[in-house]
Amino acid sequence: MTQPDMPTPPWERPPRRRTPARVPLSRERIVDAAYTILDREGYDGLSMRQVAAELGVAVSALYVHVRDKDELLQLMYNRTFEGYEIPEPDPERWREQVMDFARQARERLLSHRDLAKITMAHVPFTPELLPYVERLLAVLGAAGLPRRVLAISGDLLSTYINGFALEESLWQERYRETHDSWHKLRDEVNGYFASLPPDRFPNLVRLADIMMDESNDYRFELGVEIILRGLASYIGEPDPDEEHEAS
Amino acid sequence: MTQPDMPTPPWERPPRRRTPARVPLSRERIVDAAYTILDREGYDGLSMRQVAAELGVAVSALYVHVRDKDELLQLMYNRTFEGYEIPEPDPERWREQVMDFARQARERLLSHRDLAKITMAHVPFTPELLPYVERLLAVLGAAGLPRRVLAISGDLLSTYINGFALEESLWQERYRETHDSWHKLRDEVNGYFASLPPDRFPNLVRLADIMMDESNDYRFELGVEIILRGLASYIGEPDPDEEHEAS
DNA sequence: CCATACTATGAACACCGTTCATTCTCTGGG
DNA sequence: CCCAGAGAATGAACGGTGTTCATAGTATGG
Repeated sequence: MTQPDMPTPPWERPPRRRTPARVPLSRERIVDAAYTILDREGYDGLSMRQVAAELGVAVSALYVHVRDKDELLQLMYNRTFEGYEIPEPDPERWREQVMDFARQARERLLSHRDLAKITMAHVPFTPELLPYVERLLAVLGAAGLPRRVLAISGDLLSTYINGFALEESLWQERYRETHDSWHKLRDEVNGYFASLPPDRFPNLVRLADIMMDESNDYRFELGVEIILRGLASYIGEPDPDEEHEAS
Repeated sequence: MTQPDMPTPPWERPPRRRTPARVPLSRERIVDAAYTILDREGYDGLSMRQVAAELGVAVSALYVHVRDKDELLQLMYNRTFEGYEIPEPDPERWREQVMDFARQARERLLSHRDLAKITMAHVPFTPELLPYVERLLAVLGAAGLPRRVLAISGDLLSTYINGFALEESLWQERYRETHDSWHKLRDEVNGYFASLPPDRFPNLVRLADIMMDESNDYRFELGVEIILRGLASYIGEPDPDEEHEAS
């Protein structure tokens, strides 16, 4: 396309190379490849060698751009919430806003195989993640939660969301190995609960039909709802920390 | 002591060996050794070779008693709650009973380094664990929770407890590597929050002093309390599943 | 055009989980 | 008492892992 001996006009940056040749390695491309491997091979199959192979590159080349495998996982983690916008806090609608956040978070955690395993292994206090924590706290703060409740609510919610998604991915892993459908596994598990001796496990038998849902959506949202009700019960109360401050 | 050529009296079982010699390998001893390694080296240092070395035994000997490393981890997981007695359900005191359960569970999860990493990676539906799930459901059921709330409350609680303990162990890992005391790390982290630009992170700055507690006990229990309040709000309500059943 | 800085290479190291043919040890039966 | 056989333990091996490092290649600024 571009004739080689034409002078480059000053208003457009010169092409990096005459021929595009090889795209240079970069953190971005490494993380991309890592996600490809993660989706194809799962967490246990995610190795530096596989990532390098995916890029058609020597393993050691990765270490020019990335200190560690740990740093690579960190970068993958940071990308999890990239581009997600938590809305402006609206005290009237804080419950829906939080529920919406929870839904989107779960959706993202399930958007890549075993991603929940990665996020679970990292503390969410990296600079890239802090804005989301801040926004979530803003929504909750607008609801009028006391300081100490607010300070732990982020942890509480993210712990639940992560844990739920992780458990889901554990089940997915299990039926990836042995079964062919979520349906079948679900029925087997519920059937197992139903078959327990009713004298020793009355409650599990009684709940056997709803321990695992058709999809997990309802169970997930009910869990969030329970947390929301608990949080809401603190609105207007003073900080529950008097004897704690006093000590 | 025992004279070699004396006939063994029929009422006592013959000694296994003339000399005690080597204690034979067993699942129990392997799990013991695994816990020793876990405490000393952490999760990443827990390898079959290390466990074998701890027992003074060849690696391959382990595979006579244990199918997999995965099975070994499963056995370690099963031992987590061994011997813990959840009390008889008392509808008057269900909150205290659940709080007590949560406290004990966290205590056990923190009793071995990185143990939370192991429990997080397993679905809690092994035969050894089911009795504890059943007992917890019994306590919650006695409180009068609707069926669907009950069915998810176990998950909700255990997810929170596990997640909290895991996060604690991540921090412990971090200050094991770089710092010498929890005190110092805590101050640094809180100081970091306080130093954020207040216009972009008003909430984090505002909460900087209480984001991490002196010990985590108070934060943990407040989290459980929030969940308890949420659960309690459903007592007496009908099952929140009408439109769900209808669909 | 060359020197320099940066990138990529491949070989190597020290681990890891797992398997397998072999050896050892112990026990029960003749 | 001895011997056969079953079970347990061995050591070597295989293919994989994360990471390092001296070397080779390449692109860019002086």
